[in-house]
Amino acid sequence: MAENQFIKLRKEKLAKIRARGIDPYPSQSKRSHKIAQILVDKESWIEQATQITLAGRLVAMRRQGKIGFGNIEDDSGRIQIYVSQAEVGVENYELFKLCDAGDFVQAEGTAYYTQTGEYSLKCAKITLLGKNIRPLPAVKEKKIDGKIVRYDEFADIELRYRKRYLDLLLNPEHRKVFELRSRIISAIRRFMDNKGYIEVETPILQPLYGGANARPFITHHNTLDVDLYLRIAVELYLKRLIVGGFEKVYEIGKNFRNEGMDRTHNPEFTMMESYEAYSDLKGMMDLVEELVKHLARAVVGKDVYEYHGHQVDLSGEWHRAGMSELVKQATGLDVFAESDARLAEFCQQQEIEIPAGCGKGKVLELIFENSVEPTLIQPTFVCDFPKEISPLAKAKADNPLLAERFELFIAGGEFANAFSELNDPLDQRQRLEAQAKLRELGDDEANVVDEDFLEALEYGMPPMGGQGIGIDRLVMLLTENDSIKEVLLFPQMKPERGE
RNA sequence: GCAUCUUUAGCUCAGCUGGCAGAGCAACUGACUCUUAAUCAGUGGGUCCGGGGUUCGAAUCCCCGAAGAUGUACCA
Repeated sequence: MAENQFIKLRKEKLAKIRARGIDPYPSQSKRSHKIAQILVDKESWIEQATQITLAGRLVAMRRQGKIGFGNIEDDSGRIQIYVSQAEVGVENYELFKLCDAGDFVQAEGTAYYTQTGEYSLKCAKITLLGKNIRPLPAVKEKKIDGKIVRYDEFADIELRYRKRYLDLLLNPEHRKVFELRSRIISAIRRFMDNKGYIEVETPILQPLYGGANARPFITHHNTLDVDLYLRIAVELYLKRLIVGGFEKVYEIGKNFRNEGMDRTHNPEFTMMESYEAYSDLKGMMDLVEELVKHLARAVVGKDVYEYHGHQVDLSGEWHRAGMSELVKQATGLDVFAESDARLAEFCQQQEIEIPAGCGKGKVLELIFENSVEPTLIQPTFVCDFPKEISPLAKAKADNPLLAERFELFIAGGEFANAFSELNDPLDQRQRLEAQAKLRELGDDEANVVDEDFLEALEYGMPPMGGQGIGIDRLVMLLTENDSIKEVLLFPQMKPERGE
């Protein structure tokens, strides 16, 4: 952005400060206390006349002649400072007059109550720690009946996302969302660690991508002169680790999918996947349900959430139902028994497009997405996915058309996906080759055949359960945000057009 | 991708059927020794998202483009 009048004026102030022999960007500061520390036990700080040195950002200035008030803020809290020429001396007071809201300062003094009863730091000296040359948007607050009313809030959604640092600085409730996100993720780690899982890190740059149906981002390694893909899932690498003898592994990390963006999709997003040898689909259901309930109770402290216009209650036993039954209830169609003509007619009515080469399993899924998914408001495990669309899941023993797979739906959206993992190397090969055929037919999201993964399976992989849960959507639910951008510090934005 | 809406000062916004581009806060100058959305007096500040068109005259009407939001499609 072009230099504006404000920056010009602040640079002039910088020059004045330097002319007084003061470094506006000193390398050292010394603070004795954080602000929150001295906000408790106020009387004792005052009685003992403790020498207190605070450091923080000056967020407001009220100068009046030879005295002035300001408010400084660190990440623990905010306090008023009182600066008078009589206390700090003429020279230091001149420096204070050159300070602006937005500067970082160090304030030394003692705690006291002002004439109006405001607990404050009476300064003996002000030190500049970092001069601000671009004014912050002026957000003002007033306490009315104990509630903080904010004026001229920094509220433009686009600006909040593009300049997240200002959003965090000026809108404390948004900072809280990200603090909560951090607590949720560390609680997930503790939860998994306590269950005996080990956390691992697998490659983000992969020579082949797999573990999900999605289009990848492609990049290039110069030295090897090979194209590499940014991972779309961690599944195939975590399974290799189970082959290698680990029994319980999980990874929390970014996946990248080169697809559309909307309020529940960002091109890079955070997933937690876990695999447990000798467990199965049922074990994964219990794990996911226990984890999400635990996060709600232990981190947020409540069971009922307002999400996408619905009241979602995470307590109680979650509903478990088969996909075919749900579709039958909603539409009267028994998809696997229905004639192709009848299905085609129904799909045409519902404006569901059936891609080339797909079987009834795919059709079932399409009808499910259209007719059932939006109605699944309370947490629901949808089980018995068609095998056809589950190339990495074990088939059901009593029905070869279905797979041991579930997805968790809440408020009409997908939250988790899990299988009894396919460990038959020959079956797995056939399934991936079937995917390759779909790919040839034009499905550019079908899986690719990963020979190295298949070879690993041939060495033997124990039966196991695996699951993946979308962390961003989980954080959206638990922080009651309807847009994924509200829970990503730096959501993907189109570049602003220069010139 | 499509549809609708939005875009005006650093921030939040007003600007009617086309007629001199505005307010509050912020900034600047001055006053002020206990303020707290400090107050009082004064001053400066604009690519009205960009480009084109209609018109004597466009922030306003029309067309093209950009970004954002919402919905929809796609995306386990």
